[in-house]
Amino acid sequence: MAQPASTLPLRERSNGTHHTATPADEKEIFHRHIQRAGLKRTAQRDLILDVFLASDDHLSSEDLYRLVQEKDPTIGQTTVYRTLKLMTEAGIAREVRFGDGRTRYERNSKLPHHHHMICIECGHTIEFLSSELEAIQTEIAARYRFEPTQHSLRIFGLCADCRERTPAHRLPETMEPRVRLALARAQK
Amino acid sequence: MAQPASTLPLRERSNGTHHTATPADEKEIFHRHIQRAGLKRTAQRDLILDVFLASDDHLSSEDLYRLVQEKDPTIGQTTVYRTLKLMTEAGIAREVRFGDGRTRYERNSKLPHHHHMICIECGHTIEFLSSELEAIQTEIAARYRFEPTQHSLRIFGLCADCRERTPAHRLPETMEPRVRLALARAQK
DNA sequence: TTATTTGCAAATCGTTTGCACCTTA
DNA sequence: TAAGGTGCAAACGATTTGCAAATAA
Repeated sequence: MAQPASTLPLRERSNGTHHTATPADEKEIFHRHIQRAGLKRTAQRDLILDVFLASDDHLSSEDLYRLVQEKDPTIGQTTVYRTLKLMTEAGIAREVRFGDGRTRYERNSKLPHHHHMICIECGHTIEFLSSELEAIQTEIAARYRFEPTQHSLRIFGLCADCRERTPAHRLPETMEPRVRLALARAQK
Repeated sequence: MAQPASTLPLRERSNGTHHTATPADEKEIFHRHIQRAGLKRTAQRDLILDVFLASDDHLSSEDLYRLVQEKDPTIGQTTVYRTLKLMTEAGIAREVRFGDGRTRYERNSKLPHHHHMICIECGHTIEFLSSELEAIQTEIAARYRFEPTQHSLRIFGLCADCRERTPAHRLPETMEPRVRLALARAQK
């Protein structure tokens, strides 16, 4: 439905603050990581890294692959997958899942720790910060002697635009099986 | 910073029953849904439903399939998948994803709206409620004129038991690619 | 009767792996 | 040169779908 594979989700900022690290910083981190791990720097990795850092989206492996191919059509999907893993491992990328089946990646240095609102109609995502949320997490974890390593809050729903434009009966297929399937049946 | 005062009723899963609806209620909801949608009640669906309601876990389709097979080995995987969808659609089941690749289902009536802490070592999950969290969600959504339909907070980390028992260098493979991969490399 | 359901096998989809060949350190 | 990296194709694992036979309404 409203989920063209090649349409990259838009990104909105809730906060003036963006990247705390520049692409140059991140490149250095990546290369340091590669070296420390006894791996090798290659033209492919450099290119994939550059393209990744140049984007501000939540890129799926395929999104990135497409972008990379524009610059070098000989690079394979597999290498993109592997490099994405490597970047995650180096700490400059972070995996996010919006429930559309594919894993997406975003720059890890972007915001201290943000969360997402995901429009189930158009796929638009809004990022936001909440210090209260962080506090709640800390408190709850402490109560259970749980040692949190990461957390993720996702709010699904309709963005402002889709709210106006989408009649209540034309609901998405991405996120709300309950409503969606019931409606599909009802209409049939 | 100020301690969040009212992170109210926290409960750990497997601590007794806190279902607001009884299995009987849920069965009725399911059958009503089936009827309303012009579908048919079958022995398979009844059995799958029973087994699902009898469990208090986060069951994957395969988990449920296994349990169902004990009672009737002729039932196929596909039917379980389809029935799980149906139960979600009817509103008595809810999908949850803990990042292990498979979709899990839990009874929807269980708690008003709870969240999960997921141990990345042993997979143990702790459920909790937070009225503050609900408030934060409402407030943030309003700020963006976003209409939330559902939200999910997941806190990944080590549970109390695994914290004691797990040396820092034996990290899980489920959830923390960054740490895990780096370590795997370091050890090699 | 007749639409729906079932179970099987085959098909998908995103992602990973085996392998022979190429590259970096 | 040796340890790694690359791209392709095949393999994967969870989930879905096509289909002919079975069944509820």
